[in-house]
Formats: sequence, C-alpha cells, structure tokens
Amino acid sequence: MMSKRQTQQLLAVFDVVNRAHDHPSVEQIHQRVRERMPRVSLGTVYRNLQKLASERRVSLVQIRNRPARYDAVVDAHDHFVCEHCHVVLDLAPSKARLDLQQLEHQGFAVRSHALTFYGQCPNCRGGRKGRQRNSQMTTAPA
Amino acid sequence: MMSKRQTQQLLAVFDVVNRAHDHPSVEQIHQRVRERMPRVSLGTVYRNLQKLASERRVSLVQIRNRPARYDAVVDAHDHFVCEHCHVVLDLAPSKARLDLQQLEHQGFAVRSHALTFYGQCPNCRGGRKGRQRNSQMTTAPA
DNA sequence: TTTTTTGCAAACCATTTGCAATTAG
DNA sequence: CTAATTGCAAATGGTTTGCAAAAAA
Repeated sequence: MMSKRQTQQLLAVFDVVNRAHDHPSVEQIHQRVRERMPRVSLGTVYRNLQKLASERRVSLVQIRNRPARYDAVVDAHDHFVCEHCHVVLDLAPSKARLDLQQLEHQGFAVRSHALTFYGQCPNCRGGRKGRQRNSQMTTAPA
Repeated sequence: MMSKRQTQQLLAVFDVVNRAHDHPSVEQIHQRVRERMPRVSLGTVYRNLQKLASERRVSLVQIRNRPARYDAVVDAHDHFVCEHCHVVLDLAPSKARLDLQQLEHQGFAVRSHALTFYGQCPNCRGGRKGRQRNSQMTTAPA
C-alpha cells in the first residue's frame, strides 16, 4: 500500500507527527496540520495516518480506554501511560527481555508486539496539584 | 465500586466469562447470556463487565483494531493475537522478564501492564484453508 | 420500603466511507 | 489526461447513558 502521490496533506501529517514529542492523538494532529493548512479534513488525516503507519513511517500507540496516539519513533519500544494525566512516555531502554525465539519455536509467526505499562508517572505521583500534561520526556526521568 | 446486589444478570455474565475459554467479545458474552436469559440487554452486559473488571473478577483484553475481549484469568499474563483468525491465546508461562523495579525506582507507580504479541498462530501459519476459529488453547501448542 | 439495577432507546465518540470535485504525476 | 486523493457529510461500530420500571436487600 505504498503511496502513489506525495500530497501536501500527506507531507504535513508526516511532518506534524515527526516534530511532536507528545504522542499526539488524531484530533491533535488534525489541529496542528490545520494551523498550516486550514482546509484539511479529519478524514484525510485519518487516511494519511493509516497510510504512513502501513508504510511504517509512523507508529500507532493504542491505549486502554483512550483514543489512539501516534509516534514518530518507529522501532520497537515500550510505553508508560499515566492514568492520571494521560501522558504517554517512551521507555528506552526497554524494561523487558522477551523470548521471541521460544514463540517462533512453538509455531507462532510474531509480527509485532505491544508492551504498555499503566500507572502514575513521577510527576503525578509526587505533585499535589494533579492533571498536568506533556512532561516531554523521551526517557524515564531521574 | 464493589457490587451491592447480586443480580441474576451479574451472575450470568460472570458465569459465561468463566466457562469461556475463547476470550469472548462483549457481543458474544451477550449472546451466550441471552441463551439462558433472553431479555438481558447489551447495556447490562457492558455494565456488569465493567463492574466485574473493576473488582478484578474478570479481566479486559484490549486488542488492536478489534473489539475488546474478556478473560476469566485475572492474574497477569500475556497474549498472542492471530491477525488472521483473530484467536486470542493466553501465553503461559510468560515469554517476558520485566524489570518493574527499575520503573519504580525511576518514580513510576506501575499499576498494570499489557503485553500482546501479534502475528499468525500455528494453525493459520501451517493450514492452507485459512480463517479458522477457536483453537481452544490456553497454552501455546506443540 | 429504599436504593440499586435493569431494559430500552437514544446519545456518544472515534473512526470509516461514498462520492463528486480536486490535484499530482 | 486520468487515477489517486481530497473535503465533506453521512454512516458505522463499539460503548455509554438517561430514565422510568423492575427487583434486591
């Protein structure tokens, strides 16, 4: 499903995801694209995000009970989702050691996996005034 | 949010999930409950599943691009989702070693996590006639 | 009796889709 | 040109909700 045409809209969606460090939702991506191209429709953003994800140029991060988020980091990595402020943090390096080979030996063809931790982020855990956003960390804090 | 009343509907939903070994969707649970209690509404099934999940008497399994599934196994375990037949398999023992402590030391309060592998199950990988359902395995096959 | 839970239907929200108009190649 | 892509709006699909009636405690 490789793109046949490089439209302005596709380029803008890709660019917005790439500059973002906050795992934006589709709505947020739409808003940010509209800042530059006011007539872009939400449907087009959905279509282009799907296309980009299928080409592995962006990655989809699914979160329990919340709209999907998108990530410019396309290589396998895990996430932490704060159930209080809903920030999504990339966890690098991974806190997991997986035995993919064992699954393969058992006959599974593993294409991908998703590992997501849920709980409270350091900010929300410590802070008393709750509900902050965009801690802007790519790696876990000190 | 502990149940205040033991209704027939709550009992039936719990029982259906407990007898199921196929990680049924809400629709499927609804159908199975209706076999015994034809007037139970879908809304009631949703409400009772939420209640049971919040009490950790059943567990919710979220899957990419598919409706939620429910599991009678409530202790932490991982899943394999077949992208071909959409079967959901419990993976026991876990194919992952997680370093929860490292996250805690970094200030995160980890409440739960989800680890799901996606790909083709042994049946679909080998078989030529595709799209089978309910391999009925709790553990990975030989 | 009192309060929770139900059934029903409507509402909701995220996402997808049909189609005529636009645009990249 | 002409096929892929867009904008728009309507449709979908899963899930939630308001409310009067039913049923636990």
